[in-house]
Amino acid sequence: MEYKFSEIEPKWQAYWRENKTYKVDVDNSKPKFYVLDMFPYPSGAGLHVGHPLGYIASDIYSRYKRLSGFNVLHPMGYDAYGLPAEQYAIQTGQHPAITTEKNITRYREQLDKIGFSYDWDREVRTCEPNYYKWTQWAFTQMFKHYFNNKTQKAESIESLIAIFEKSGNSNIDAATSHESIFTALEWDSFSEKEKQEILLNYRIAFLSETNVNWCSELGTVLANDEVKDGVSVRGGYPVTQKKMKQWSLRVSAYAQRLLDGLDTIDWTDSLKEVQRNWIGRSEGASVNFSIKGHSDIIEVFTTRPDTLYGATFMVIAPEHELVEKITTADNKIKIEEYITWVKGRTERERMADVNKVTGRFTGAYGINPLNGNELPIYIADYVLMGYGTGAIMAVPAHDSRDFKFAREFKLPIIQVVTRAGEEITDPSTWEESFDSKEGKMINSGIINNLDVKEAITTIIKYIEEKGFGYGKINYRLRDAIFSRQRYWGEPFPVYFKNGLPEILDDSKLPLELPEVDKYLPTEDGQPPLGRAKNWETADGYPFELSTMPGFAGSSAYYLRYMDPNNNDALVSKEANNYWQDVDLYIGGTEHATGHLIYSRFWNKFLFDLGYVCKDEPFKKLINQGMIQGRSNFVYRIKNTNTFVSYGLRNEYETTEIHVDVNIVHNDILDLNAFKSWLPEYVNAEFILEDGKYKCGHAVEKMSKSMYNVVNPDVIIEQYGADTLRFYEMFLGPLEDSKPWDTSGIEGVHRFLKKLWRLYFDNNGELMISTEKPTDAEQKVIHKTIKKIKEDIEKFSFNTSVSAFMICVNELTDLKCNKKEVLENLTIILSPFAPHISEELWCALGQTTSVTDAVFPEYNEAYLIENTKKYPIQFNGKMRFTLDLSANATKEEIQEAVFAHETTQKWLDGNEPKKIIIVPGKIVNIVV
RNA sequence: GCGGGUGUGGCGGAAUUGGUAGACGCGCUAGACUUAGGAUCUAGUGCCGCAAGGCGUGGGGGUUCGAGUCCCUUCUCCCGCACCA
Repeated sequence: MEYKFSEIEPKWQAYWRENKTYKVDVDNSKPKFYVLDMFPYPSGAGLHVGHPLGYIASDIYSRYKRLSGFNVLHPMGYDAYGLPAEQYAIQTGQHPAITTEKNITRYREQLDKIGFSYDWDREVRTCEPNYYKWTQWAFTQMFKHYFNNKTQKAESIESLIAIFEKSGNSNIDAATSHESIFTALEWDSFSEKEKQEILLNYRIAFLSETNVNWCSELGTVLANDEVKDGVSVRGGYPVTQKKMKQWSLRVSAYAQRLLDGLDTIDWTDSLKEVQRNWIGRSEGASVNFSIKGHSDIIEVFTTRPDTLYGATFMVIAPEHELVEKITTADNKIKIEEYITWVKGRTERERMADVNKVTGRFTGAYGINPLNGNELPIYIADYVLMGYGTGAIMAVPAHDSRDFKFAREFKLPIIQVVTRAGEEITDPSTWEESFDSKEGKMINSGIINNLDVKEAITTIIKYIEEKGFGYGKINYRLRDAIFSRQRYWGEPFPVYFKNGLPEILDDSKLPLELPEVDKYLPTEDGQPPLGRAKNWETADGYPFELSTMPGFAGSSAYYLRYMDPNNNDALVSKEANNYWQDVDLYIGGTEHATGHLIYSRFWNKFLFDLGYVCKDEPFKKLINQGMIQGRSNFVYRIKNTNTFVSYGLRNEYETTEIHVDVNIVHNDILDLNAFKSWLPEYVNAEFILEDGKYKCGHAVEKMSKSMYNVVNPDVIIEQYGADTLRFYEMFLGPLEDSKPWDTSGIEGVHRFLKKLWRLYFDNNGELMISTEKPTDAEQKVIHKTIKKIKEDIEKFSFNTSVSAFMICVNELTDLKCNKKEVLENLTIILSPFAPHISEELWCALGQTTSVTDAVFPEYNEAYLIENTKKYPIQFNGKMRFTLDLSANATKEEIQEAVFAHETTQKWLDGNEPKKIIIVPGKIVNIVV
């Protein structure tokens, strides 16, 4: 029998399916291990070879852990809500549920062919009512809780009401958008509606009027992580700022815990750094500036309160609430013009113009609380409403943006920090401001001569004493806007009564997504759900028309996998206590600021409520690298249908054209396939070199338009899934980006065939010997067992593959067919190539699945080397090697080296200056 | 601008604590078998050189008996964040 992967693979896949080989349950007799892949959004294009890279890696690890005695939870599901299906629905009228279902079926077929060890009984789909019931449930819980800053955790709204009733809100330190202070008596006097409006500002899921990223092309608002470079991540459409009433999640309340949690988890430093930047903690002070002739004050956040004396003007964001109030009559028109201009610009335009200085004077003056100086107040769009308080004190001497602004508007510049040894010059002669993180204060009243660090603490203490400010920590992390004006998402379990939102009772969940006649907004601009009939409660109260965003369904899916069919809870206590958290999470780096922040937040919230036992959901996380495409090109001579081979292209004027990589082998074009590829090439002619058409190549993103997409199905058909799995791992380190080049796959395929021939002779007859293995054979296999174990544990799968190749090459050279050796080899190979391993395991006479075997221990005794091939260097250059006993002493080594004729040649009659002998390592002779 | 990463043959990539640079594979060259080869097997393959030998891990400098690995400096490309006060 030869290696017939096309028969072996479906056979074992059927076996696994029928025997539920990968089904797992809570089993307290075994330690648990949870390996999770970021579940895919099932797109219409299907999987390409880049997608399974992480899945294969996690599958190898899962199988390895299982062989090592763990009860491994390794589930898969689908992130099934999303814009592409809905956009397609708008174009075709086809219900997104239908296209989604179709795409899922296709994904499943492709995944099944690769031979993953998923427990498919645990599959989840975010768009299914029995799943999104728990997404809605979590939302209702967030509605029912507020965040207590003192205890740093979520607590019930009831407990908050109790405090309000007892002592008002002056003693409460909660994450809230409510500002005014009220007493218990006042609280009591508020109407029910007033009370509810106040409470809404405390809830973790809350409704509020905020500036949002509005994408008119998609007809919806977007969260910050869904906008990149001023355009929508999905589709690349322009985004503008707009004030809208929206549901938000108070993620910012968890900023500090999200930051602190990073120190407790095993993620890469770069990913942690991305999250730290996104959370954006900065320490500084909040300082109140009064406004000349007004009772209002402007609150400013600054990280450099030490430079207060250097403030020469103030800038507030054009959207700042005080703009209208403080603008003087003679400046009104100019200010309004400016605000209109700012509003009309897209985010992208604004970002492209960051170097242009624009702004307008309001006519008002702020008062520097330290020295009473009057500071003209400007509005400018370099100050963002979304950060801090939307107002700054400008210190042009030490901030480049303030400096530019000061120059543009001819405002004074006062230096307040000097660097060591610096000569003081007139700031009006400066070319630019300078950063002043270190230095001594000047022109700074009470903090003169202090170091910057000391000045900061001194001034904070001072302003706190004087009562015009306090030390403050600010975060860049914003609350997550949670409404989408779209159809294909989870409905909110919310209805409106007298204009106030009320939450559906748990017993009414899930609130199922209704049917609509079209997937477009209504004529009067309501979201698509505005088209649904009877979209109201039994009592006739209207339901919320927005749906939840993409990240809603993915925020707790890892918990649902633990107990996917539970109708009474997201996850049972028992299941959660057993599976606890994800031990290994593998997925793409693109989720660094979205999913991985939101799900951590979501998990911490559920942790506060006692529904889950772990504060952090993902213990270890690995980002697999991107598989890039390797494109091929042909060169058409201009205005002809003649194509010239790569090496000759410079002799003609040519156009470089992408050609389908699937009709190119080792950069040689299949001419007939090319002619039938596209109608326009039927009559193509070629200028060849060496009788062949050579193509050019380049590494690019894998995409349809570059014709470099490789489908795993095609690879599996030609080489089998085991070859695909091996080759994906062989390409390079898991975390690196690397190009896919199908050419190299022959190597690993040959390896599998060579492996097969260790078990079967040329006539396909099994030729296993039960004789005792020789020491040499044992050495080969035990060396490999050790290497594979070490490699898997450090996720170095590419080097495992070469170790297997070396092992098979060596066993082939030894003509080894000993059962004991081959059994061990089969087991350690099975995480990588499960199908062939099952087949060989069976051929070895085993009657159970290789997945139930035990990963072998290596025996040190076989690994001991008796001799060492010593490299002999002269002046640090290796000249020859010498086989010596591994336990030879320094003296013995030296004697042997100097007895060697080559040594005499390199000494060339000279006395060695120095002889370095490192036993077991190397000999170096300095001449 | 800030932060992170990367750089090794024609290509993907290997190299414990500093200790034989280029493992393994692709490709390429030659040969064997074959009606045939995008099959299989054998040998070779970093660069220059007939050879002896020399040169080689982005560039320059340093530490060391010895540097891909450590230190300084510089460049390239990639990624993330970005008027964040």
